[in-house]
Amino acid sequence: MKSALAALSALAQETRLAVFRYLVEAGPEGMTVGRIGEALGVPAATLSFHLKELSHAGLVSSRQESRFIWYSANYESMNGLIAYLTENCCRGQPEACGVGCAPQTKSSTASRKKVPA
Amino acid sequence: MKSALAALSALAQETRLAVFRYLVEAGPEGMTVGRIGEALGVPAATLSFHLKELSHAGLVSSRQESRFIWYSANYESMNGLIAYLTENCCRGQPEACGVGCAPQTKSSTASRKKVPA
DNA sequence: TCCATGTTTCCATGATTATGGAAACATGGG
DNA sequence: CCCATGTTTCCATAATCATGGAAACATGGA
Repeated sequence: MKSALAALSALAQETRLAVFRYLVEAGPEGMTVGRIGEALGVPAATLSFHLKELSHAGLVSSRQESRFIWYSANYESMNGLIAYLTENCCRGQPEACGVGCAPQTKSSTASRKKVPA
Repeated sequence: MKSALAALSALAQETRLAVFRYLVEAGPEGMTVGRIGEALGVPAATLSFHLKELSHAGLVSSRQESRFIWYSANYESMNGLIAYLTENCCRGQPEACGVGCAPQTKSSTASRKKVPA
């Protein structure tokens, strides 16, 4: 999955992971760029760079409201990532994988390739 | 979480993600380095580099068996990552997050910080 | 329109990461 | 022992990524 890789790449960076966590906590309304930067101690230019990365990976969205831009976490996209990882974790040996309750994706049980001997 | 970041970084790379997926499919016994490289078309030196990354992140383990080295996926560590992401996804607004069945981690409900207004 | 405030783009710099051939190292069979 | 086979380390190179100041751009209030 292409988007899973993109999401992983986006989150695999300390500042971006912190920003995303902050936005998840901020709830669906999200938070303005200024506040995020203030809360996390990230300079504007740097934050803008990371927000663009997150946005490009589809993990956050933004909306303009008067002079401010609000960024918010994209829960569906995070769900997609979790679903992808769950499948990757459990494929073939569900018992070895403690998750035990993968989200009901249509492809959860389909496409079970066998490893060539 | 430090290890979550390490796991994300390790998986956020096309070749490594492919290797991990391959190892998950290979099952608990895992697969030898040679076969992995052969199956995925990755040169030995490159593969060794990536296996070291995955291993360092705790996502795979290795054991020597005669002249071969078998690498296998570390399911618990993947579970840890999924649990971490699930918490990050659902914290505050479980309803917005379709996962609906987070693994029963002790910290699932604890540590719910509030975002400063 | 002019100004204050919020955000992004530009850009130069430094740091990290990926790649793969060649050589070194390890293991076990003969 | 010596050799074949499997794996890793070494190393140089190239590419990508992170950082943050300064300047540009956007928006809305006076």
